Amino acid sequence: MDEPRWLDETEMAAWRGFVEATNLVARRLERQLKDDAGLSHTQYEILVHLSAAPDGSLRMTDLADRLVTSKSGLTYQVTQLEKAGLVGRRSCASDVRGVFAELTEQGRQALRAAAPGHVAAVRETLIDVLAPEQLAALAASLGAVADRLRAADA
Amino acid sequence: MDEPRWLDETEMAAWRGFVEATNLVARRLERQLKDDAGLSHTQYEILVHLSAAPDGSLRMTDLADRLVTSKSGLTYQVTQLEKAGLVGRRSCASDVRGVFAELTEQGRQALRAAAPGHVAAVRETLIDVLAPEQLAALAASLGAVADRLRAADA
DNA sequence: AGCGTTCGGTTCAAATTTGAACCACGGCTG
DNA sequence: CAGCCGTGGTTCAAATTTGAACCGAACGCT
Repeated sequence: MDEPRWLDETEMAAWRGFVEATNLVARRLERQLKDDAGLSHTQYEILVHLSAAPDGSLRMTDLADRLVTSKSGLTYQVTQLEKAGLVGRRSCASDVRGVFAELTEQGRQALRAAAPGHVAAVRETLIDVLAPEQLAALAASLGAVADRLRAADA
Repeated sequence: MDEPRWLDETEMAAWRGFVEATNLVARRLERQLKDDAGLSHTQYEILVHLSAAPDGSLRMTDLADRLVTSKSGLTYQVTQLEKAGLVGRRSCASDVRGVFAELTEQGRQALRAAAPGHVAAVRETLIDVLAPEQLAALAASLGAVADRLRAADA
């Protein structure tokens, strides 16, 4: 039970900044998407990931991993999107248990419609606030953080 | 309806890194705090902010702003913490409507008990992953992002 | 083939979060 | 001082999120 290594000033600033920026940005984007496109950020991300997949579909578990969300949470959101007609469920041929979530044409359109406003908001809140070098450094740092946590889970 | 300025590779890397790191770190810390101290990150943050205040108490609205959460969300969590005996409510002398949330001695102890493990987890997931210069840059960048969003709200 | 395990998803109940509605009160104007 | 508008907090219903329990199916081994 020895004294832990507390955070020095810079470390604390980095951590507080991370927490604060995280919350503020999340809140801002959540609102923007909801207002302009009627989608939650989670839902938007689901569409983005599916759209990025070669055939517009991904296995539920795979998708849940990429989104960093719980399996049950994904089940819920996919069901919501399914009701809205933006994604569909397709069962897997090689594994009866497997389920693919796939983007519908309507889902693709919804994403196309929502993207410009979302990108603009992302620029406004994060990207355009920073100088190119800062941005590159941020990408490298956060990428490393993410990779490390991904690796730790495995 | 002209073509929006999409994100180039670095910008996209920064954004994806932000989203991914954000979720992974949040998830990791949430679990750590819950497992080791029985507190949610939100609750922990409430204790931290109160502890940082000169007299260990803050007005509800003020606290909600700092935490970047909704007023109703704060009401809920303060009620939970009150049931647990970690914070108390005190009414404001100069403004009958006002309510102060204040740290109890028990709350102070809970925070002291939880802090070491939390700091260790923060180091492990974020701080110690980066070099000092990276950390300084991160603090500056995220600080700027947060400040900008704070200013935008006002 | 038989069997114990792990996997992929869904279901379920419980905890949290959010925004809108609401209730007083504080403060400013006329 | 009455009339109004903005504040500070809480309440309420609805949406989301999470982990644990569960079910059937796939695997690995004997």
